[in-house]
Amino acid sequence: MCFNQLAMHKKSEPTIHDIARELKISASTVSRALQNNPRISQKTRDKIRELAETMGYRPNTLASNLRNKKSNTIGIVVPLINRHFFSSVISGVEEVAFKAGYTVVISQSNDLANKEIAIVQSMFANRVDGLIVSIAMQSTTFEHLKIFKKRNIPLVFFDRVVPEIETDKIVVDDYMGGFRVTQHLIDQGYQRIGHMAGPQNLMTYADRKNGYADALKKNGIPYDESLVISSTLISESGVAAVQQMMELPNPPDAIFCGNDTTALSAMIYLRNKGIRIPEDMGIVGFSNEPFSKVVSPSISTIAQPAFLMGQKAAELILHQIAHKGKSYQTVVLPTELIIRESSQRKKITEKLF
Amino acid sequence: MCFNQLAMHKKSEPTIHDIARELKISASTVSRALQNNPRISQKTRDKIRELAETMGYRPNTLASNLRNKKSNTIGIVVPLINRHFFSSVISGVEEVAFKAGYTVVISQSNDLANKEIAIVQSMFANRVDGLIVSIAMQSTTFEHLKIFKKRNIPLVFFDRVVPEIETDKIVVDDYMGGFRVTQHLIDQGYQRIGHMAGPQNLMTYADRKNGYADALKKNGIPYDESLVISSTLISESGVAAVQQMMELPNPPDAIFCGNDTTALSAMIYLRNKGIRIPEDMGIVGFSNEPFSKVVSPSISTIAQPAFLMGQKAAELILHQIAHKGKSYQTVVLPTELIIRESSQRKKITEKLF
DNA sequence: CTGAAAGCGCTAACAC
DNA sequence: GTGTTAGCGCTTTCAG
Repeated sequence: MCFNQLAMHKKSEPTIHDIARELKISASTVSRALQNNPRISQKTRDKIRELAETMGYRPNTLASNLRNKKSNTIGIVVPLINRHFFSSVISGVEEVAFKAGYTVVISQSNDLANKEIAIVQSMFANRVDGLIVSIAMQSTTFEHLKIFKKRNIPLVFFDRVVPEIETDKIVVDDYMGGFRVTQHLIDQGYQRIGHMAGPQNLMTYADRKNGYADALKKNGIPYDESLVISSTLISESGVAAVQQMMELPNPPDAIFCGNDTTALSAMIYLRNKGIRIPEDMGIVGFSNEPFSKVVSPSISTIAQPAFLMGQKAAELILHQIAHKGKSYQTVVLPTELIIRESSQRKKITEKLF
Repeated sequence: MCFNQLAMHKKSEPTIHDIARELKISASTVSRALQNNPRISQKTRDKIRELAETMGYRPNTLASNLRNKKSNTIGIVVPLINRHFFSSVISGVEEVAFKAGYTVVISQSNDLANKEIAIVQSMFANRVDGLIVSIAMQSTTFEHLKIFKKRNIPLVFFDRVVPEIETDKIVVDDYMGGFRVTQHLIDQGYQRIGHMAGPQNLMTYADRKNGYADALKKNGIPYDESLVISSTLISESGVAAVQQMMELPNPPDAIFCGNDTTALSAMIYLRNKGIRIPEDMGIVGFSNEPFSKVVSPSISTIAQPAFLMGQKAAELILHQIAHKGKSYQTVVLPTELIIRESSQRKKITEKLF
């Protein structure tokens, strides 16, 4: 029993009190010294730091956070960690946050509304100093996020935002992306352009479609309902959509796909059917997934600055934390049209090595 | 001033004391009720829950954690979040951890020793209940990790492990991976097989090379130093290595590349030189990156069960947390050889759609 | 320049 | 079944 206690005692972390006792000074002095408070003489500061070092002292952030009512933590909620776009954003957030002394906690919603709610509540209970969110495809109600606003806790949306919540948002210019893809296809001489759209409850996908529609209009091409198919944009939906389009009495000669995944699956399907790309059919994707550059034919696409987006999101949240302001901005990051083989009937420009 | 204070007060979070005061009971009763402690009568429990709800009460995990000396947080340190293998592992960890009521905090070392040290210390200060780590390429000293062992804080290594630290480890069978790749190339009739190796201070890469060497030996093929080039395995090193190999008086007719990235860059380089794959040169990668399946020719590779690895790592750390045991295991997950076009001189089997 | 004391919000012996 | 009390480890007035 006594043995055990001795052992326990030996193992438990040293605190500022332990080092205070050792030095026969008060805990507050130790606390101040460790924070390099100039009110403590250099001599005592050195003495304290040295002993802290040899005792293997580590400040207990938990206690400090409780006292300061600040967790030094920022939460990030994404649909899927394991997706290049999102992991890049996370990477960007982490970089900026770490430099500012913040810890990043992550969770994934798996695009499920219920999990998103659970996560967000857990983040709230954990007293994150700010939350960065890209909402789940499935989410239609946002009470769980509104409480952050109510409690005045910094909140930033990226990519998939909630229009009805007034806060900082950071998106890419999906509309212009869609517009430029379509214009590009028209410029390349394609006449009948289909679109695989994403879920239209999400702004990003709706904007891409609007860009597409407006580009058609601007060029005097009628918008044809039968050429626009909405789905969740997984591989299989790409195949299904292209199948459906090809069965039309008047099939398309180009398709603007809502993402690179469907662009690829459509392309493979078409290739197996003996349809040549880009000669018989132009294909453009969206997102610039790593694979789109290296497949054959390489896929034209829209690049989104994911890492930058993460950095910006982190900066915005840090700003909100620092200023608790009432004025919010929506940052629109530019997209870049990357023209590759899949939509270019003329000569290829990009060279890999 | 007074106004401000009033406002502050209004905004500050309700605590169990607020609930207690309102109900004219004690804080401990509230605490117990909220934990569904059966010692509290159902009636009071209901009353308390109800008021908590209407007051918008959220438990302050920080305070609870401090009191319980437990953060309910597990840390994960990876070289780069933004890499398919690692983000898949994280995804697996997150899934298991979340179900068990744990929060996951992540950081990336960018393969830099110094950042890794800083991160790990910060995780320690944040009192993570356990740490899951894949060490940075650059790391050569491990004192920052040993302190977790010293303080008896659960620690699990995955993929890139530290042999000298005794704890749970979870790796893929890199040796067998290397062996089977090489055997496969030999079976396909390749005679002179080169190897782009990774940094040999990392077990994973050393094992891959050993598997390669042993497969050669088993087949009576002499090991040729000039055919083995070590690098950090980024795209550029792939190009450099293949260049160097092709300048040899007796160049290889197949290359086992340390990862898919170098396999791809080598392939593109060779293709530009007019060398046909797999006819003139067989190529195999490692890791089964998403792109390796969809490039042309598709790349034969070794699949590592990343998501599973993350799940296992989380399970191991939860086990350590629960049992603080002294016996550790090294879990070796099987790898799978995926034969695709780049190494198969005969007929292709895998079909995409 | 240093110390004493109070308290962040929650929990858990220990009482009754 | 419920209340009292004493902290978890740190910060920060306020005193001196």
